[in-house]
Amino acid sequence: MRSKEDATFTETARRAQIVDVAIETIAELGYHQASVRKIAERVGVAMSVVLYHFGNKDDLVAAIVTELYRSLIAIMTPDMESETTARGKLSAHIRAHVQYIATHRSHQIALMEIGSNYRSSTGERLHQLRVDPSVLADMSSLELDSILALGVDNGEFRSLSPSFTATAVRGAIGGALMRSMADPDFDVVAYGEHLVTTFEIATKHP
Amino acid sequence: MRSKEDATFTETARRAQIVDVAIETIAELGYHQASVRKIAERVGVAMSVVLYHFGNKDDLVAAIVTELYRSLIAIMTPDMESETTARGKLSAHIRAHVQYIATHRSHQIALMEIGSNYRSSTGERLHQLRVDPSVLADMSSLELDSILALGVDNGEFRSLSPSFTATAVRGAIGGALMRSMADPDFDVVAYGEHLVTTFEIATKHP
Amino acid sequence: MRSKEDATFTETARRAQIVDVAIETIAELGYHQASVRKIAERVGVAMSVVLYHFGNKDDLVAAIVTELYRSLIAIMTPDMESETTARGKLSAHIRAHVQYIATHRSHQIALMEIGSNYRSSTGERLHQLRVDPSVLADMSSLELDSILALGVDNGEFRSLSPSFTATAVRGAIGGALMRSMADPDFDVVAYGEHLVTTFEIATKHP
Amino acid sequence: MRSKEDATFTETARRAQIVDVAIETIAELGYHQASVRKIAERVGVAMSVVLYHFGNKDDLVAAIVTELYRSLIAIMTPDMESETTARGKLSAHIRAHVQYIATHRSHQIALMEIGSNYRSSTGERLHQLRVDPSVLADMSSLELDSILALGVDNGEFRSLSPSFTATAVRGAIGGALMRSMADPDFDVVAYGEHLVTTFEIATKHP
DNA sequence: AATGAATGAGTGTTCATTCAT
DNA sequence: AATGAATGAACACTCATTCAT
Repeated sequence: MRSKEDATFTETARRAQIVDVAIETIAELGYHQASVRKIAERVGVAMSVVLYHFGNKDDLVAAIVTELYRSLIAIMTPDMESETTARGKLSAHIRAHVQYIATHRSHQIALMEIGSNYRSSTGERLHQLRVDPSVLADMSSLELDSILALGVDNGEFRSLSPSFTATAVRGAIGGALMRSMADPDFDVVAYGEHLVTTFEIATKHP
Repeated sequence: MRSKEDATFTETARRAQIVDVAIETIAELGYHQASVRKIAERVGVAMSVVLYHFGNKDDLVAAIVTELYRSLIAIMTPDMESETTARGKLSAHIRAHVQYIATHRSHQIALMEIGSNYRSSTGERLHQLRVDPSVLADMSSLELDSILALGVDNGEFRSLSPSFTATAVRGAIGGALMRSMADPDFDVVAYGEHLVTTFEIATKHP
Repeated sequence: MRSKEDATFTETARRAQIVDVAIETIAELGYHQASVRKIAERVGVAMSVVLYHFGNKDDLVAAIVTELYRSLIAIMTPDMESETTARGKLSAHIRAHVQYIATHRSHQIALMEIGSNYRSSTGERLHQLRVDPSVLADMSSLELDSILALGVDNGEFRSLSPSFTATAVRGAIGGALMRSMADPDFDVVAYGEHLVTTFEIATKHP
Repeated sequence: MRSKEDATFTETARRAQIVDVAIETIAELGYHQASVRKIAERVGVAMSVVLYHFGNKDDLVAAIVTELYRSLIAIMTPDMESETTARGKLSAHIRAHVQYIATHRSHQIALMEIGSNYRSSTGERLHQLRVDPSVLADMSSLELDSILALGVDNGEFRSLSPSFTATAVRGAIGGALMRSMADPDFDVVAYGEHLVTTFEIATKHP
């Protein structure tokens, strides 16, 4: 029994280690330059070890994305849940996500790299990736659409399209990453505050 | 004389054809799946023909980006120049770019793919690409930073950071592309109008 | 333990096999015709196997040159070291090298081919090749310059330029290879004896 | 008539120009790096022009070798013919060839490059190259074998193998080129005088 | 649990040659 | 006499995957 538990523990630790290194590698080199071999080299094991633990590259990527979502949820959920109003949740969302970009740069870059580059061996994209469903469920609690819809319904916000506004907010947050990649001195957190102000004004009743 | 012009014409036409097909291919398959060989196949010529006309892949990509910029400028510049106020230019910029996304989807996707994936053989990114300098100069006239700075200076806008706001606008516009890629029914133009309204409000004096 | 040694053994044996075949191939076809693919075909494996074991062609060539030097040293060093006088060492050098040409024709031809044709991917020549330094050190013990300088100093030889004479001896030895390549019936060993006589006379006091 | 002669003149001049440039290119870049395209670029014409004038690469190389031989003959023949004794001719041969190396470095290097690298499309080497037969005949007058045989016969030289000695002399001369390529400061002419002395002594009666 | 060995498909690139003009 | 366009073969190299151990 012990040996089995040990094995599982070892297995889990190895997988976690590989996933972490893979995230760093993807963030640093880009998705396509981060080959299984290079990831394995950075871990310090043979390439076949990585494939032994994950079966194939698609499943490794799925594990990476799961971890990426998990860490994003861990950062954002507490901040958002502590707010009760739609306006408060919107501001918290922006601040928390920007905070994540500031503190988890590699994670955010890796997520973007996979999001824009991943195609499975059969051509499918990130969306079709077999990510842990429970993590996926938690991700939906971060969604802006329902928060914005709520704010419109209860009169906190002016009449606006929740779907369009959510897209705008997400895009503007994404801009922080793009900008900070091109310009390392870009102050992501200050930008976040600017965004909060911008959307506070933009959602106000006229 | 005629034969020389003919030769030049043939050359120009082939290059244009290859660039067009390459843009479609990159948009459809993604930057890394769009190999020189696959592009050549779609054109209906041997791979070496593509390299005969462009020398190497880096130069092909440079030609593609030049064309991408050129088409973006052709769409956006007239609309923006017809406006005289900063506010008018900002709205025109958003509307024109969104229009471009709606009508030149492949172009916009290809530009995004290259922007996030291109690394030259020596490791450089899109920024270092040898794009036609005159095109690059025209591109700068589309820049938002100076428009926003002007609007703040002349009192059209409230006091705000031009740099941050420009990043937010660009990001929000980029959101249109992301969203429409995931959801083909997404109404890009309506989203553009929503964005115009959003930033009109957000830039108003309190 | 055994399995690990086996693995190392397999690896070592494959590398040695590939190097041997590569030497034969270069000697037969010439450096530029001896592509990685052709070498692999002669070994009976896929081209990627060769690159798996050596990383890239430059490193394969380095391994080949190391082996070439190693075999040259193995043949020449004992004969030269058993001689005590400068004159004896000079004659031994000529005889040993000519012997090497006679018995290791492919090796000598391959060495010449690489020497005159190799340019690394960054343009460097044989000299810059990363050959095992210990082998390189042993090679220097075969140098003629110091032997000739010694003979002049201790009065064994007439007054002559050691550097010029070394160049002449090396060139004359090289002639054996050239000649035997054009004329397979050329008696290399007899030529060696002729050379020994020639330089014995030429170095004598008047 | 005039136009035809003009044409022939133009043709001849073009061929000569291409051959000259090809020699420089081969000397500088090495045989395999000196592609038809690169040679044409240096001439300032299209690649197809080179092939138009020579048919294919093999015939271009034949023309180059012919020119190389021709220039070697032009330098060496007068000096050798002005000598009447075998000893005089031997010394003149060495001096003249070394002089050629000193003054026609590119030519000598190109000759060596082609000699050691050329293989026709059917695998043949320099020897099988279709060089102008009259030039080939003139080349034979530079041959050392007959000079040495004569010197032995008429008692000028000690009893020695003309064939072996010729190989040794040729090899020693070739050493000058090798050495001067590795070490640009090498004094080729002084080395030639050293060689003359060496072989004067070596061929003397005991 | 881990690994070394091997592989085939795919990448961009260079090259000599052909051909219509 | 000269050329631009096109081509197929060959090149070194990277990659994810399989498999026996």
